[in-house]
Amino acid sequence: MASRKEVAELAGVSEATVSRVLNGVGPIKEETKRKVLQASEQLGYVPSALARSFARSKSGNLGVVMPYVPKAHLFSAYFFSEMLSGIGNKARESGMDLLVMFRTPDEVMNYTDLFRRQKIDACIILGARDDPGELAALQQLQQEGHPFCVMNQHFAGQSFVEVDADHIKGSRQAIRHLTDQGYRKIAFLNGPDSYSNSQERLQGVQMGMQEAKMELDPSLLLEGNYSRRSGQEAAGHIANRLHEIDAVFAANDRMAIGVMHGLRERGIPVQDFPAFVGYDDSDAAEMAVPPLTSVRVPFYEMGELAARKLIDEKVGSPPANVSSLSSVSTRHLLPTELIVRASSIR
Amino acid sequence: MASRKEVAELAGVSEATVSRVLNGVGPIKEETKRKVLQASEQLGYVPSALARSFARSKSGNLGVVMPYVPKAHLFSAYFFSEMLSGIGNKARESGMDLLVMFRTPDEVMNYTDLFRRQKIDACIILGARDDPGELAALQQLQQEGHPFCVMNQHFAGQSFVEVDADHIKGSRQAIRHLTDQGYRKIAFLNGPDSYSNSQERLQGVQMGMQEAKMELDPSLLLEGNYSRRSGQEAAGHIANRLHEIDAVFAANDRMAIGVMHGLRERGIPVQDFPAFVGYDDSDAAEMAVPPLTSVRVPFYEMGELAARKLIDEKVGSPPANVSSLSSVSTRHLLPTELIVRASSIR
DNA sequence: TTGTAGGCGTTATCAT
DNA sequence: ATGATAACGCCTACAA
Repeated sequence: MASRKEVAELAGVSEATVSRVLNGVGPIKEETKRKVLQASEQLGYVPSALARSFARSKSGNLGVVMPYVPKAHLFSAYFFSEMLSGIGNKARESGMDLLVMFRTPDEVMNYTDLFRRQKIDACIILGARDDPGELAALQQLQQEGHPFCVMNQHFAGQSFVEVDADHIKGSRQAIRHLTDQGYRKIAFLNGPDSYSNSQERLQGVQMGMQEAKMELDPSLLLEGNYSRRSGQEAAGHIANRLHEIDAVFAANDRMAIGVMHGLRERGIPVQDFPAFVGYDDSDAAEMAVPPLTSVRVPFYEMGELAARKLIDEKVGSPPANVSSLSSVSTRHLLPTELIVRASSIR
Repeated sequence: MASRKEVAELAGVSEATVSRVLNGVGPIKEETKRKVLQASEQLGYVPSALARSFARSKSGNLGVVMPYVPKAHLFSAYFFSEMLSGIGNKARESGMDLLVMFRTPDEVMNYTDLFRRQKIDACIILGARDDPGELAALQQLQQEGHPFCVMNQHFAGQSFVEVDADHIKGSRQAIRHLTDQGYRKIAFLNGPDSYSNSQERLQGVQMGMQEAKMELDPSLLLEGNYSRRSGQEAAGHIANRLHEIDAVFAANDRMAIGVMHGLRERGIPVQDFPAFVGYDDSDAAEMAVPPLTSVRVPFYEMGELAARKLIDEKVGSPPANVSSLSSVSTRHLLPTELIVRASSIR
C-alpha cells in the first residue's frame, strides 16, 4: 500500500502538491500534474477515505433509515427497494456513500447522535413514525441544523423537508376512473388513519366522489392495515354486501389482492367480482388475477429527489433564502399515474 | 458540541483517561469512572466515529454490494431486502454499520479499492457475476487478505467464503413432492445456465427424478431468465403440449406465475392447469391464483450467516487454522423447505 | 491506576 | 505554482 509520501518523493514534489493534483484544486502546472498522476499510478496509490473524512470532518455518507419491518414482510419490500435504489443512484453521482440503518421496533431513534458521531452528513428517513418521540427527535435534528428529509410521512405544522407522492390526486384519479365508467357503489378500503398517507387518500377519494356528484357511503369505508391479510378479512364485509358494491378501491395492492382472495375463498366467481383498483403499482399488481389496475407511485424518483435535495442543500446553497416562501414549500409531491389493467374494466 | 478535552477538564483527569473509561479498557478506579461518565453526560459529549476510525484505521463499516437491477424490477426485490435485513441485524449486534453499494450495469467493480480507501472493513457481495473480470477482482480481494463473502453464486475451484441455500436439495424436494403425488410428466423451467444456482437446481431435479425411477424429458427442460415475462413466453410451449405435461416446476416464483398467466391468456381454464411448484417462496407465491407451492429459501438467515462469518473472522480468529479442512468448508449451504399450497395438490 | 506524547493521513492555511 | 506545517480527535504505547 503506497503512501502519499512515497508518491510525493517519486514525483519529486511535496505531499501537498500530490493532494492538490488528486483533488483537482488550485492552479497546477500541467507538467507537475502529469508527474504526480504517473507516480501515483505507478505506485497504485489510493487515498484513504478515512483520513480524508477526518481531516474534512465530513464522512461522505448519506444515512438512510429503513422502517422496522418484521422480517421485511409486513409491507412490501418493493417500494423500499425502489426508493433505496433511487437514493443510491443520486448519491453515487455526487460521490457519497449510503449508510443504511434499520430501525428496531421499540427503540426511539436518536438521530442527532448519528450526526454528532459524524457517521453521516445528511439523512433520509423512510420509516418515520407519527408519534411524539419521533417528532421531538426530528425537531431536534432541525434545530441543530442537520440536513435531513422525511419520506412518505407528513408532519403537519412542521417545516421539515419532505418528499412524498401526491396521494390526494392519486386517489382522485382512481375514483374518477371508476366513476367515469359508471361505477357508483364504490367501497374504499383504506389503511390506518394514523398515517398521513391514508388521510390523504381519503381526501382524494372524497374529492373524486364529489366531482361525480356522489358521496362516499360511510358504511363502505373500510379500514385495513396495508397487509394482504387485512384485505382478506375485509372481504367478509364486501362479500356480505356484494349486491350493493360494484367497485373496490384499496389503499395498496396487497390489500386489493387480499380482498380478491377473500372473495374467492367465499366461492364468489370472478365474473361476479366488483371492479378493483389498487395502489402502488407494485409487482404484485401485474401478477394478480385478474391483473390489477393500480395507481403508480414513482418511488424510485422520490428517492432520487430526496437525495438530490439533501446533496444540493449541503453543497452550497445559502441557508437563508430570499423569501420565506421556501419554508412553505419544504414538502415535495411527485405525481402519480393510473395504470389501467383488466381488474377495473367493464 | 462538547469536546473530549472539556470532559477531561470537568472530570479533572486527562483525555486519555476519558478515552479509557468510554471504551471500557484498562483498569480504572471506580471513582474516576464515575466522574468521567458524569462529566461526559453533563456536557453531552459524543465521541467522533470519524476520528476513532481514523486512529484505528478501521471504518467500522460492513460493505454490501447489491446487484444491478434495472430499477429493481428484473428480479424480485423480495430476497434482496430479506438478505439485507439479515445482514443489517447481525451487523448492528456487533456495532458495525452497513455501507450499501449498487452495482452499475457495465462497470467492473473494483472491490480492492473499497478496502484500500478504508471505506469498509469487510464486504458481502450479493450480485456477483460469473465472468472473468469478476473472478479476477475477487481473487485479488482474497489475495490481499480482505474478508469478504459471496452470496448466491458459487465459484467452482475457488475457496471463497460463500453462503447459499441448498438448491440441489430444494429442487429435489420439489420434484419429490410432485412424483409422490403421481405426477409423471414434469416440465422444468430453469433459469439461465450461467448461474450456479440454475445448475444446482437442474441437478436436484435430475436426482429427484431418478429417485422416482424417472428421467427428465429433455424436451420438457425449458429455459427462462427468471422474469415473469420469460415464464409467460414459456407458456407457449407448455400450452402446445398440455396433454403431455401434468406438472411444471419453475426455478422461481415469478416464472411460475408467468406461466400461469400465459396459460390463462391462451384461454386454458384453471381446472386444466398442470400442477405448479415455484421457488423462493416470495410474497408473490401466496398471492398467486391458485396459491403457489414453493421452495422456501431462508434469505434472511443467509444474510445473518454471511455477516456473522465476516464479523467472526475479523474479530479474532487466527488466520491459519489447525487443519486445512477449513478451506474445504468455505461454502455454507442453508436448508430449504417446501411450502405446499393449492397449486400442486391433486 | 493515570498522565504524557507520538502518530494516524489528510486538508487547508500561510508563506514563498 | 509550490512547499511547510499546523490542525483534525482519537488511540495507545510508554512512563510515572
